[in-house]
Amino acid sequence: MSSQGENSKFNFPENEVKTLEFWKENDIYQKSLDRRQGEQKYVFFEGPPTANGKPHPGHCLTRAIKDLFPRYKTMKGFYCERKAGWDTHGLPVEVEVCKELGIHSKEDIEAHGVEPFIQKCQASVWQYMQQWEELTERLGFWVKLDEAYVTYHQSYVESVWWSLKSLFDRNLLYEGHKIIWWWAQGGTALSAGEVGQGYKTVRDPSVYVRFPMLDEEKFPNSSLLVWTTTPWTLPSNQFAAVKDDIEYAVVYDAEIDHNLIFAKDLVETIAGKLKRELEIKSTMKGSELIGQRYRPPFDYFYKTMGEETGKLVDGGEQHKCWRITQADFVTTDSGTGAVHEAPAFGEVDYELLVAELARFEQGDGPDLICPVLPNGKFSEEVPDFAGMWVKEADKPILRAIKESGALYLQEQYEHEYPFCWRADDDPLIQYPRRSWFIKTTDYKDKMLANNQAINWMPDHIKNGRFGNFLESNVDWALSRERYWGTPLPIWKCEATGRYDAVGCYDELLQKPGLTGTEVWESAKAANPELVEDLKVHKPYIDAITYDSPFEEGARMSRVTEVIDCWYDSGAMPFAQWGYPHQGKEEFEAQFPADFISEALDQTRGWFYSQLAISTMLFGDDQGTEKKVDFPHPYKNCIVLGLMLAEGGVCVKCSKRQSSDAKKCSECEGKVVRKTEKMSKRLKNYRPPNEIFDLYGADALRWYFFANQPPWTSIIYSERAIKESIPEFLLRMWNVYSFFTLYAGIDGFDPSSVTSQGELTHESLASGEGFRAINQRSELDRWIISELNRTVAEVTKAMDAYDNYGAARSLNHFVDVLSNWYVRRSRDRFWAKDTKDPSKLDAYWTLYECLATLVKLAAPFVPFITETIWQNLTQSFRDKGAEVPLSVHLCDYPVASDALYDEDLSRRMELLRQIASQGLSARMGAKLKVRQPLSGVTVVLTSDQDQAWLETHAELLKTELNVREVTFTLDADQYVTYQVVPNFKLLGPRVGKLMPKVKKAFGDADGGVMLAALTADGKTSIDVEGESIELTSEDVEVRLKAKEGWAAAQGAGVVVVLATELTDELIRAGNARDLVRLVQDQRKANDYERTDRIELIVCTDSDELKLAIEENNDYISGETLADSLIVKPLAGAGADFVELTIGEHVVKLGLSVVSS
RNA sequence: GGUCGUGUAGCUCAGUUGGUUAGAGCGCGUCGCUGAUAACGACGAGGUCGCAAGUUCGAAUCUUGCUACGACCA
Repeated sequence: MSSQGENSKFNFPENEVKTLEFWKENDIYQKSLDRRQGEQKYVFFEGPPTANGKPHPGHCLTRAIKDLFPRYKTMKGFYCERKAGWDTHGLPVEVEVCKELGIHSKEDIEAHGVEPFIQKCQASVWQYMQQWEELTERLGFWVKLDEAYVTYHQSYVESVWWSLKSLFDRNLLYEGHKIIWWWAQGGTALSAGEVGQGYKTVRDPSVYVRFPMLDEEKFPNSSLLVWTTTPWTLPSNQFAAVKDDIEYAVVYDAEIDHNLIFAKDLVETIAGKLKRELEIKSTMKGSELIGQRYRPPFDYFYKTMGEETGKLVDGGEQHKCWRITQADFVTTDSGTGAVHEAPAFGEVDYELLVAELARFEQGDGPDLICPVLPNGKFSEEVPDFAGMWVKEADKPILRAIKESGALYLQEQYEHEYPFCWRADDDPLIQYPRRSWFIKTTDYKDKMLANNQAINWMPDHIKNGRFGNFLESNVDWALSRERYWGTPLPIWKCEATGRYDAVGCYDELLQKPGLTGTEVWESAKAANPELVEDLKVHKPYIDAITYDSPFEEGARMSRVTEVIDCWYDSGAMPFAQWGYPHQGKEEFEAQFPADFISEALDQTRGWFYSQLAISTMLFGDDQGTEKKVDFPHPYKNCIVLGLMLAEGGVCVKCSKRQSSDAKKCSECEGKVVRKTEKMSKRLKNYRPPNEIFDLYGADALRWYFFANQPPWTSIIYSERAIKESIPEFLLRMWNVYSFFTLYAGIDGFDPSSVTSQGELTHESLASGEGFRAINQRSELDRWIISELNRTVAEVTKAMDAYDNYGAARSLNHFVDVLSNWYVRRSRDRFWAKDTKDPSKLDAYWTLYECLATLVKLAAPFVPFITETIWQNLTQSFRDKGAEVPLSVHLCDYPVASDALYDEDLSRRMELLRQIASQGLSARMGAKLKVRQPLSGVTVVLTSDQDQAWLETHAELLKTELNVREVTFTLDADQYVTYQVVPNFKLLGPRVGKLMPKVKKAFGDADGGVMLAALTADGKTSIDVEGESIELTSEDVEVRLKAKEGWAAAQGAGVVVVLATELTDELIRAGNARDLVRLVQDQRKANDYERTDRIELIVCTDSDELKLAIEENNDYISGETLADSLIVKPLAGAGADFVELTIGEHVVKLGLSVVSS
């Protein structure tokens, strides 16, 4: 152990880099796994990040949390593998590559060539990999990077294929339509993100159209009045929607001699627009309209299909189209309360069609009417407008319905409408595309049941955001008309249109009449560098065709789509092992996960995709071999809050400013702090690697763990990260450094312990000078008790995934260790006799505290705890003794009930409170602590702890610098007693009388009540003639210091100071002042702490001379002066320093006599 | 517009089944300590617990409405 002690200036980041090297050289992570081999598994799933962007601070948070619990569980004895993973497919990768190539559209990609494009995508994925790996390592996230699963790898893709084939074979994978935002001119769909970029304010027609009712008997001379802002969709009308509980009116319009049906609430509005009276003839609920037929404004489809009916699932028949249907989304906010439905051109409309289809028997429901081609022009099905771009057809369509009399009212309407972000004159339209779906709705109830079994943190996610999302489940639109993704493993027969699903590459190769593998083979031959995994990707996989099992002579070829990359990540629990083609054992041992964690944005992403896939594949009713009880695939899930950046904004000009600016850079206005989203563009955060260099990974980790529960939104505050150092890390380090300083001086060596093990309380007992805990001082017993309490608290919190609570316990322990135990034990460490039992007690106690503390804190701050552990155990290793090589190879401490003393904890707390109040009283009386006082009187309300406190008077004397401490219960001269009711107990008893009881207490004499309680154990109080009996339980006694005393009061205690100063006390104060001045000089002269000195004090003050004489031993002892010589001022040497003590002038001369 | 969440000290956050003096850390101010010393201690200022109504003897806590902010969805 270093005899110099540790320099208080400690460079955390530098030390962390050394620790990383130590871990690497000694393979500590692997060793931590090896020692748990065969133990109970704790399963962790890594949610794969996308590596084709730079990591940002939010990723540090997820990675820190993902590290904390596996480290903890490993120390607790579990075997916890941590396999890294990377999400590599998807549109963002394609976009990145397109940017590089300077191209945009799918046509551009086709022109560039799908093959080179895919190859570029594969390479692009790894672009930022090095940065990711560096961050992962530097943060101390222990995860197997070299065994990472990668979603584009062949084995991964084949696992995904296996799962899709399972779904296909169970009729859970089907082809349908999906309404998407379509750029007709470009012939491509836009993602939600792209659509969001292109909104513009436009004026569109807003039209009210009459749909004549067919039931002339019930609705004579009547029309349903519907509203639409897209006249071009009118030829495609299939339904009209109303809401069952809205009230509708039949109004008579005299001008056209016709009845109109629409929402009653809107009659006035529409009459206002028409500028004429409308007479309400009758009203009815929407439910009465449902099922009624009408004639649509155009008859292109109606004339052939108008009378078609289909069989209903519930029995009976119904007309397929042109009926009034129920829809919850109908409102009376605008329009007419009756909505035109063209399912091909609106997502909501399409859902309505799907709901209608479900009412009919399979294949007997309404077909989708879509007379618009992908280029956005009308087809020949509507001859009047064929070839016309739909948006340009609005006007002729309006003319047509005006002529037919269907148009009732027309206005202009201003709203936001999406345009293509690449061609901002091109409006987007909603348009149906064929797409593959997973029938997740069949599993809605199972997913909900599965969800109930998951432990969500925070718990409101379960039935809140996530539960609601599951409740409103719609089938998963799986396919993407893109290039870089897992190819949909479905081959289609060219003759019959029937499908076949393939579960792996080998299975494909077995197909009869297979051709097309040569495309991959020749590509590989031309470029041997080509990654083997690409052969299961486009375009190579698309080249493979085989003989159709459905028709002689026909060929099977793959559908062109790839799949949603969320499916990839959701398949990770089995696909990471290549299951079931390989890795069966691993999968079965590692499913489900005990713990996963990601940020809130994954609710509809990874949290859902995993749950959905797993529920469909591994539930109790599935064809797959592996069946698992709920919950799966994860049991505990911490949903992290989003991380926000800290910025500033000028209150005057509202311009953004940097977070540390005080004044606006432009208008000099005041800058206030404001949290905002992290943004690469605004550069409003410091990159993680700079944080590591400045403050270290421990500081960042501690900030994340200890400043807030992980699910609140977390502000990435550099100031707060920086403050982790003095608040926790440095304080812990200072205690350690104090220990080494004196252990070095005294030659204390813990390696005398013979049963080394993990340096627990039991194993330390064999150490030289180690005494049983009951032989040690109260203070030692107390801190060991606090230590064990902390162990219990931290363990309990961590088992409940409460890192915040655990961190607070740790912080509190470091605080009491530093600010009470070490502070109050200092004189024992300074004792001269190195074999003094009390001194050795102090060493063993502090050593045990430190060794246990670093183990407790190791999962949180793995670097600094490792360093301290290394230093604490160095002497063992020097001897070749067996102690764990790393703190991370230790077992987590286990709390000992025997060592926890609840009474002692409470009493020490009381003692600290008394000390604190004493200091407060000194402050009030302006009596500095260096000035000794003759005594304090401590007034207590009960004798419960008095005897104990009396035995600790010494401690208070030192802390408060007083000669005497007396405790008393009876102190009428100092205090008044106030007795207040215990509301919690009395409330339920007296009920409504409570306010009067409270008043009666206020009027009563507290002293008298207290006297009665002390004498008889009970008293009573009269309220409204009723006598209420009270025991001491029912009241709370408060003390109030009387005026005129230097006193401070707390809840149950008052501390009163004796303030009169005798000359002797003043002289003692002077002596203490002198000691301080000498110590300052020792330090100024750079003396070693153990240097002994000769001290010459020159003064002409008789008072001071007397003070020195009286306190000679004290002064010499404190300043390590072998000789103390007093001289007159005139006798001072030239190098003497002139100072004052009170009004006395002194000159000090110091010189070292021995070291 | 819908769903979910959050509004407590200048800042970041605690606040257990409702109990009458609402806490902590940081920051700020004052004072102190001085052989852990760029550490540390004490004290102080600072709160109508977002607003309003209700339930109750009693509400930061329970209920309802409103409001602001955030996220997701539309």
